[in-house]
Amino acid sequence: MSLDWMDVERAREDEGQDPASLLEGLNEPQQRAVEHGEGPLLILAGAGSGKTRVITRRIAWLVATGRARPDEILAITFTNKAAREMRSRVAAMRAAKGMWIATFHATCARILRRDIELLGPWTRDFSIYDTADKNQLLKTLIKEAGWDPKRFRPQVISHMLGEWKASQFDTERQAAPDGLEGEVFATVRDLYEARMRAANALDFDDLLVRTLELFRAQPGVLDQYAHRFRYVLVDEYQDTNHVQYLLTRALAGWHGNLAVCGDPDQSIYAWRGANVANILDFERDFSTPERAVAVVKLEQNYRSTPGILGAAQAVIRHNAGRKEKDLWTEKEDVDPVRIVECGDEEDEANEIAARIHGLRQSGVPLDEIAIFYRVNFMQRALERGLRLSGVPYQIVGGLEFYQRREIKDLVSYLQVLVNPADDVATRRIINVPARGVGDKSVALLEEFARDRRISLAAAIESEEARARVRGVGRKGLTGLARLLEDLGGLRDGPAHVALVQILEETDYFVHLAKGEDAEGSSRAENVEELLAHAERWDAENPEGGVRGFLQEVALVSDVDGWDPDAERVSLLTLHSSKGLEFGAVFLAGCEEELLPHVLALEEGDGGLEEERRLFYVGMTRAKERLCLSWARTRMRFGETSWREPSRFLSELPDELLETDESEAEAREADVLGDFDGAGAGADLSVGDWVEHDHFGLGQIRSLEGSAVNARATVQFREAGQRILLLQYANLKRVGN
DNA sequence: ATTGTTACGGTTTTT
DNA sequence: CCGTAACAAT
Repeated sequence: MSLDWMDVERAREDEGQDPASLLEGLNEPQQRAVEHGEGPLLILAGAGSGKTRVITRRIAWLVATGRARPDEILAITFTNKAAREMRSRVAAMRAAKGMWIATFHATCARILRRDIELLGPWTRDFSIYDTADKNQLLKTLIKEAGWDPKRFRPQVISHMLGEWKASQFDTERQAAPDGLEGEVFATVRDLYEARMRAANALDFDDLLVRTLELFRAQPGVLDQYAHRFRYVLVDEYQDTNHVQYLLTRALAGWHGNLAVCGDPDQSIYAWRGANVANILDFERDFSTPERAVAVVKLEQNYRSTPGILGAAQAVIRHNAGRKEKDLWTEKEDVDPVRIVECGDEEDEANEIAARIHGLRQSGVPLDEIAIFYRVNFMQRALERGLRLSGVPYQIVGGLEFYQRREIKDLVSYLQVLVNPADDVATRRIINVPARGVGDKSVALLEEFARDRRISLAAAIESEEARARVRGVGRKGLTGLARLLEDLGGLRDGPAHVALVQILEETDYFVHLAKGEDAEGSSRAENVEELLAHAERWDAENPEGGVRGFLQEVALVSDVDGWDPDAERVSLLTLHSSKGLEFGAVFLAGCEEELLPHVLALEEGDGGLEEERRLFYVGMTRAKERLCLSWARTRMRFGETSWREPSRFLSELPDELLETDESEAEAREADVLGDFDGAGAGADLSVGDWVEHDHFGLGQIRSLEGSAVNARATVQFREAGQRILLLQYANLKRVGN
């Protein structure tokens, strides 16, 4: 992130109480967006067009002109990262007090914490289940219903559940499958719903859907919010789904001052239900007879060089049925867009590392460099390459902190304190650290709990239930019951106090030390980190307490582990690159079936176009330099396969490109030298058809090396492409 | 009940 | 290849 620019921005925004100053340095359409008064507003913001700047300035402007108090503004972002960023920018303008700036999920959680009790069995202390919790629960329910979780997979059912929930608010949507699958689904779904109610828990989908239900069942609650939020802003509107659309419409329904912001070309979440039509139809949808939607197009790009921008535009133009945008920039080219062909993933990683060294030499700071990839498994090879060449790096997103076992265990303790009905959390901690309570004991307790219709935690606290358990288990359970009782008083206090107590009373570090392997110490470090988080949370949110901390933990998966200013290269997926920018971007794995991804291709043109948008998003993150790489072979699941360059590469205009061979490749080629036709296979040439004893018939694609190193790349009809050493291959020419 | 072993299956992206 | 989950052994 460019420091110089940010500092200037901050300084200017600091004196931002004067409305006129908030328009300084903005172009004409940007000013129009900031100064828009009442009524619906659509901001079509091309990549790098200063969108975040416009939104934050607009918020400050609304406050500075007295159109709204900060607490009358609701700003919804797509990710927590974006919410954090926006909050800090708005705070820098001293306009943030009482403002709601959050994701849809966090906004809904906040609303439900207040009023969910009007909706039914839940209490304000409800737990939020993440995807893993949900799948785990579904799995046990599938088993309970007498089916095999391998045949009816939890993830599939989970996906169907989401569809089904959304369908209740969308008449056009198919509710559920039929046949045996439908039957299984219906049964498991009912069990799941009942269990979630009993456990006082909500999953991610529930947060949104139950809020809508609440609004529907209690119009008075909706009115409170709709009246309160004089101005509503939604960022990344192209990525909203139908339920989010309904929430937006409801919340902005009273004042009608809804501003949405987005770019149809950057819609990359259709696969999880996002609906681009929301933004495409916004103008028609939100215009009323009295007031038309104001539309502002931001087309000046402040980020990228013309070469990068032009290349990105050329690619996105291959998508059918989009509205052409005239993105333009005043910047000057620094370096052509580069395409690098590599031998394999290792070669690719080394190549990128080498180029990063070069960039560093020419004065590009590491925090201005990023490597993007389509799928997480590519992270490993890249990391190794960077480590070997001594390039410091940090991973953005990725392996989630709160998914780690030791963290989930401790969080579960907190969860049980706050919400004793949460059986999933209780099960997690019942024998952690080991206290002699095995599956059999748990089953006994669960049966007891089911008979009395009480929670598992309540069963643990019942002496009668514990008496049914024999042996060490009983003692362990008594200890646990006492522990929970001791901890009970901490549920209303600060989070870190409760955590410290849990750690002490369970001898948690001793427990970690027992499983001492290579992970042992890093586990302890993670726990320390959790503790530090809790302490910071308590300091920043004196009223937050354990409950607030749990909510934060449930919805913030990525922790702000990422420091945009650290002297490190950033590694991230294309999806998490959205909204960021870097001086130099490496986009690895530009290969068919990877980008575009094979699963997306199976979905047809829609899938392909979304992949193209993803590629476009990645390209447009780059300010000055962009390097697209692909490898001829890549290892996956322990198997090496041959790759083809991505079709997107061929959609780039030649005149903007520079095609490089990877250095490692070049070195290898030097060693091998040209094919000299001496020795075995002297009579072969490229294009010949040959026969191999084992692989059968194939055609020669290339020849290189000499004497014993002479080798051929052959495309076999059955066996695919192979590299063969001619000295051993015994190829027979059969024609050309 | 805990530990160690093997089999298995999965890897698009995130709240 | 990797980590997790079901399984067997003590």
